[in-house]
This record gives sequence, C-alpha cells and structure tokens, in this order.
Amino acid sequence: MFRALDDETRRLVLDELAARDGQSLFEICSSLAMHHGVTLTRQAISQHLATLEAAGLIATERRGRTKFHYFTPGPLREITRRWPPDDDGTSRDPGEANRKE
Amino acid sequence: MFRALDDETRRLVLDELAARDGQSLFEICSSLAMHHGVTLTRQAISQHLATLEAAGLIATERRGRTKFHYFTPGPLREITRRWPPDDDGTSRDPGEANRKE
DNA sequence: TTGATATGCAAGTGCACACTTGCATATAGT
DNA sequence: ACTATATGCAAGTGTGCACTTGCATATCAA
Repeated sequence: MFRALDDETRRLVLDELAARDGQSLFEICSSLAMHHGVTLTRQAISQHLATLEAAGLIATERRGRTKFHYFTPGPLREITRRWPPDDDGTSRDPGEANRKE
Repeated sequence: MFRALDDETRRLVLDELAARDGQSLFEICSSLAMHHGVTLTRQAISQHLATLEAAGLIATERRGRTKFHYFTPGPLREITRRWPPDDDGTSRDPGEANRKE
C-alpha cells in the first residue's frame, strides 16, 4: 500500500478517479495527459492500475470489453490509524513546531 | 514524503519514536533490534533518519555529541487532505465492497 | 593529550521497479 | 466471417535506492 502511493503517476490516478469515478483504462490515460501532462503508454498505466488494485486502493468492474476503475480510499485510513495526529489536547497550533521544507 | 513512508524500516522508526520520543541514533538502533528484530548497521539507520527528516516526518535536536529525534506527524495530514474519506453514500458501483485481503 | 563515545560522509554492490516493445486475447459492430 | 476496439501477458532495459564498508569528525572524561 505504501509502495503503491510512492509514485506520482499513481497518485495522479487516484486524483483522477477521486474527481471522476468509474473511468476506463483509456479514459484514465487521456485524463492524465489532459490534466497533468502525463504521456505514458497505455501499458504503463495498466501496470500502475494493477499495483493500485493490489494495494486495495482501487476496485475494478469488468463490463463487456471495458474495465471500469473505482477509487476505494479505505486502506488510506490505516495511515492515520497507525500514526494518529499528535493531539495533546491543546488547540491546534498553526505555528507547528517545525518550519522546514 | 510518500517515498519516505515506502520502507518498513522507516515506518518502524516512526512507530518507535511515536512510542518513545526523543531517542538518539543508538537508542533507535537497539529499540528496532529489540522490538522488531531489525539488525541493520548504524549507518543504515542513520540514512533512514536523514530520509525521514528530509520528508519532514521527524525533527532533530543536537545536544552535545548526541542527536535526539522527534516524530513530527504533520506531513501525514497531507494524505487525508488530498484524499478525504469518501463519506458520501452515493457510490454508483454495486458490489463495490472490499472483498479481497 | 589520549581514549572512548556518538555521529557524519563517501563510494561500491545488488536488487527492485517504472517504462517500453511486441504479441496475444476478448468483445462489439458490420 | 472480418475489422476495430479495449485490455492482458511477457521479456528487456535503465535507473534509483537500501545496505554495507571504510574513514573522518566532534564531544566528553581521564
């Protein structure tokens, strides 16, 4: 799952599906090219989709010769579950102790 | 940041610091060995800490010859900010429930 | 100073992954 | 049947990263 998120193309795919769910492979390809200037081959995107599906971040549904993809953000909750926000009770300090990057 | 999370050792480091904040490099090394059976060289852990610091996930404070490390989970919030929980119940994919894993 | 502690820098190795190319498979329309 | 559409499988390539080894630097105590 963390590995699936460690790729900007895959993160953009999630963005695209979050914006418009249920796209096919070709639709995702053109959407990525349109909105984000990603010019990868169809096979590359297909492999990314397989990775995302293996991570449980997207679900697929096959209808006829087309495969539709849906964003399933469930696994993302594992992150905040593992490292919950450091809420020490005090009001949220906008200063936020570290000021780098 | 996502790349920093894409490594089990680094995730365990975050777990360790979340459990006991302000550990030194050697303390982290022994903690990882004790609790998780991680037997890496000190330099390897040091490189991981540098990666985590570059990602803004930990902050360091040098006192004397010792460097203390603190967990700063702020950047993790970017994840839920980018893909907020899908709480609208209008999913149009029937049978979309996670059935894998 | 000498010696022990705690960390930093740099080069080398092996492997995993992103991407491509080429061919195969399945479905829909005529 | 034939053709176009939509996706899948498999092998090859290049690069980045995790980890190690070796040496250097900085701080504390005697």
